[in-house]
Amino acid sequence: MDGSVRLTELLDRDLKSKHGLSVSEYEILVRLSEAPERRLRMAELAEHASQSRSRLSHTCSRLESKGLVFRGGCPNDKRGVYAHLTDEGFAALDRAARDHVETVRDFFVDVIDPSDLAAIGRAFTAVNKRIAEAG
Amino acid sequence: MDGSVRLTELLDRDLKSKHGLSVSEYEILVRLSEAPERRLRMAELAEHASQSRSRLSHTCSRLESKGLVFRGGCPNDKRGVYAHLTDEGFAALDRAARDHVETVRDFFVDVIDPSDLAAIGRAFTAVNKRIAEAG
DNA sequence: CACGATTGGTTGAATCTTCAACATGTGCTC
DNA sequence: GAGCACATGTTGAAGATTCAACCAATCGTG
Repeated sequence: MDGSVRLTELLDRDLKSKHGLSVSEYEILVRLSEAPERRLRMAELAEHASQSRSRLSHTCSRLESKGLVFRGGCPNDKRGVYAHLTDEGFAALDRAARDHVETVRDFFVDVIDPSDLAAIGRAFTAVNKRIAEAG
Repeated sequence: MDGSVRLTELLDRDLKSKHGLSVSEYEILVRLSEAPERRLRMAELAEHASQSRSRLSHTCSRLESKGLVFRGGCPNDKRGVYAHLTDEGFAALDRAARDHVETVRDFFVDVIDPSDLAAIGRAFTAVNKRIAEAG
């Protein structure tokens, strides 16, 4: 637990100092970039990025004011809102990701035995399943 | 990563709803309870709980106003401050810990194969070492 | 179709964290 | 022992997160 806390703090500082993005902002950009047409409904995005809707709403406002994301309505469901990744957002993500994956490799992947990495994957998949079961 | 984020959020909510303690507050109480005479210098406590000094200072103020902790000076080093666990703090920790370990067991330990648990231990020990090396 | 229940999303206030500046004390060196 | 670098802690303001309240649109049922 301690190791995982320190790791995420390190990744967060790294991303923030080099690219001015927090991990949760980065996460949002990643999910949007992977989505078809680079857009997602707010609720889906919240789910994928495991953030509360309120938090996502605030964070998107910040990203929007940085010009990395913009929000537009949804034709089908008039309540709905799509978050779109802008070209500038995609470029920013691209730059950040290069550094980020390298840091992850450096402090996580490369120091762990491959079979232990696989074990971590199995373990947290099980944890996720258990949490989903419980609601 | 996603699993670990969800797990810590679940543990946090659990602790907060049942005992009004955040994980970082809980962590502080645990470290103090384990220390000789149930007291630690602020800097050591910050180290053990992997929090910034500033954050620890604020959090301790909150804990102090709840009566779970109190701060007293240090005879040797007049700059120093000891954080002490009060009896009330110990009692609160005791109550919280019973629930907490059960939740950890329920959502973490019990859903993971023991050899995978061992792998997680090895892996994050290595991560910690790597982070310590880098400073 | 009308009503209540639910879902999608935003907002503002309270809380917590981070960041930079500060005050104080120690230790080292000359 | 004066001056300077460094360590310990605290503070206040700025930034982020949570929480509860809210509005608007959809759904389901009678």
